[in-house]
Amino acid sequence: MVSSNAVACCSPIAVRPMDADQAAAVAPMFKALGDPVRLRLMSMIASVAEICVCDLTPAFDLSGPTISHHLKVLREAGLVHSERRGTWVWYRVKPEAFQHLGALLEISAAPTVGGTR
Amino acid sequence: MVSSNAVACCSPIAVRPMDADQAAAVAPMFKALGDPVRLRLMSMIASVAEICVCDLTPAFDLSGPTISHHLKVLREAGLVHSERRGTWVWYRVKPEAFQHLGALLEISAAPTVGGTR
DNA sequence: ACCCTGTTTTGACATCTGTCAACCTAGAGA
DNA sequence: TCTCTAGGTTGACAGATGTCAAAACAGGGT
Repeated sequence: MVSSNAVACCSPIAVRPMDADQAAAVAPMFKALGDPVRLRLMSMIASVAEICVCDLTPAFDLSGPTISHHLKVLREAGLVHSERRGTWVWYRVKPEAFQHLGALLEISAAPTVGGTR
Repeated sequence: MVSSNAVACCSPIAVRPMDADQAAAVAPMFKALGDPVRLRLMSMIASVAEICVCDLTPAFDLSGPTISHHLKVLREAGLVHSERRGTWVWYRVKPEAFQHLGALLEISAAPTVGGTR
């Protein structure tokens, strides 16, 4: 997973079309960010070094289990890491995953649109 | 939608948590990229200046209507633009949208994660 | 040992999503 | 006008997803 950094930096989405395997590997990350609740959770987690679930839950009009479910989706997508310390559970972003996604997107703005054909 | 560029450049996901409205506006774009077929379609479109549906469809083991459906999702998410010219329909990425998403993600890798705690 | 609080898991349910077959629409050409 | 081809739309259906209530699990404190 760490070595995927190299892939991200050299074959972004816009330089060469992704094959089915690449797409299948990356899509779940985008999918995880494709829900407004999870996107907000993600940004709350990313905006600090780490954050307790007890600080995340009250920000939403949703039940605890629902928040827990969304956090699990983010976890399983490899976007965040969780760690229990005593009573509370703390969440932190996994920067590699973020970098990976960012690298896929940022380049695609560069090539000229009207140029080729 | 064009002015959202300014938002993206100055308040990325990691600097300040997104509010519910922002998240609701951006999530559909990530959601659109959250399917392997659409992600591949997107990268095929992004890898050239523009591309005909007739060149996209044969790359998948899927029916025409299904490809058409996925293209519609990408279109409605504001990620691509389509234009009919004679018999064929041509697709092109909307770079603003891509830039927007890229800006949200790329910054979050910058702040040190181990630094604060 | 017991209870209390924070978090996750399980089960259930309504809604959304991906897919196809069948049909419809838009242009090009005869 | 008629026909052919490229794409899109509609309807239907299986499977995935978001949500909650209820139960289970993990630690801390009494």
